[in-house]
Amino acid sequence: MRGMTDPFGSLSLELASTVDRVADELRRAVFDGELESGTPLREVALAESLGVSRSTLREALGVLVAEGIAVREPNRGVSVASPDPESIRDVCRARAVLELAGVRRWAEADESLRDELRDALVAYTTAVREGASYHTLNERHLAFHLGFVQLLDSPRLVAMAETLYAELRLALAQIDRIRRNAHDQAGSHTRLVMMLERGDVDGAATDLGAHLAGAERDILEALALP
Amino acid sequence: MRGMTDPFGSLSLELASTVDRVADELRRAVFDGELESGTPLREVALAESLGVSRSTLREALGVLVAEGIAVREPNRGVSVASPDPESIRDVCRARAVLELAGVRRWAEADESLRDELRDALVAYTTAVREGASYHTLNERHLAFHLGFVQLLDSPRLVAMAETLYAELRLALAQIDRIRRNAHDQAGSHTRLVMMLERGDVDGAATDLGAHLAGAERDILEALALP
DNA sequence: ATTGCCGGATTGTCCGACAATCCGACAGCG
DNA sequence: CGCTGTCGGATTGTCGGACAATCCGGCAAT
Repeated sequence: MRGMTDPFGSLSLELASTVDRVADELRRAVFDGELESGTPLREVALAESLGVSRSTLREALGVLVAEGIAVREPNRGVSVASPDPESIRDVCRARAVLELAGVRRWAEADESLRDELRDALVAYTTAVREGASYHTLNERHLAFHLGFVQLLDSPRLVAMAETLYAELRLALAQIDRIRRNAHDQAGSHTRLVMMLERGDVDGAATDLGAHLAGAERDILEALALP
Repeated sequence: MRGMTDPFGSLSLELASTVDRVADELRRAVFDGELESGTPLREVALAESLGVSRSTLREALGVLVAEGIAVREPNRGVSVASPDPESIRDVCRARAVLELAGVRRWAEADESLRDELRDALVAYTTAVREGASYHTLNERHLAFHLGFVQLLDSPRLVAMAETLYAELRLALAQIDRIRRNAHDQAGSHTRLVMMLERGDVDGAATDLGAHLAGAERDILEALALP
């Protein structure tokens, strides 16, 4: 056993629990806009609609609630969370803390983590250039921002950031009609990374802070329109 | 309806769902050391021991797992999480990010939040002076540290910090025999706040960083002994 | 030493049931 | 008209039982 490299290291298999698959499907439905925010998720209806028992559906709902995608009111069931301005502000404030902390760690971070961020950037910019779908644009954009948090090299902080992004996705799913100026964002993002490569961490931090504040403002505006 | 202050604003009632009570009881048992880390939490046994159905117990276990207090292995059940050095390091790194971000915001934070931090400090120091129980010392100490995160004025970041502290409590529950130099810590903490009052944010940040690094080292050492 | 098989224990999932609670409607009553 | 009490339907919270799938340890067979 000792000293020998595992010959099957590349093998793995993900067995998807039924609960997980149900949660995945619900997430997808929410982020794809099939379920408007505020829609009540009735247990019996959803259960037989998905072909699962009420017990397992309840468990899946618990997952969604824990992720902040849905809210549960005692004795009144769970419904798709409706992002109010207050929570949007909070999510943006929280993500700013995490991402800025990541930026400030650029120099000390592991090279592979920096590379991941660079890769995420090119994935995003190419998606922008090729005029990808709004959905993939959002995903690439969030993946890029997650790259900053990954610089902190802390699985828990990354997981926290992902739950924050889940709430952002929920909010964005409501305003997907508004195609924002993605090209401009791509430009500002490459500029940001270039500042980092040059060693200007403070400049990048203030730049990112401004970008995040702008994103928060955009979301709030778009959300207040209807 | 408009302009009138709610005459019943002070009223509220917390109806404790059975699941919540079960989760609370399990948390208490874990943090009080009644359940050693690694102990498997058998569903049928625990369910009838607590006088609840297996369904509700399962749901409560899901809560514990989501909080990181327990871990679930597919088809093998959930057991009390055993804090390995890697996760300890991660938790400490994550809390450092959050607490340091809070310290850096001392000047801009709301006065009431600063006051809460001051109150938490005196609560802790008096507990130290009066030789309170190890358990309450831990609680006051963590409450003080949480005060830094509260300076960020973000409910989500506070909630994240609390789950991090839950994992810390779990680790501390394993080494409660070792009574650490709480008096010294109280001194360093008051010194830290005094630096903040004086406006020396950078000094307080480096001080807190060192303190957190020391705490991480202490926990890792104490955990490696047995 | 490895493999194959078996039996008990435990989880994952399903089903049906029931009380508690909530909601809307509707009647009663000042 | 506004407020209060009541009723029925719908939904959740919790329960108990059931069963296949999976895991684990031991033991036999190769």
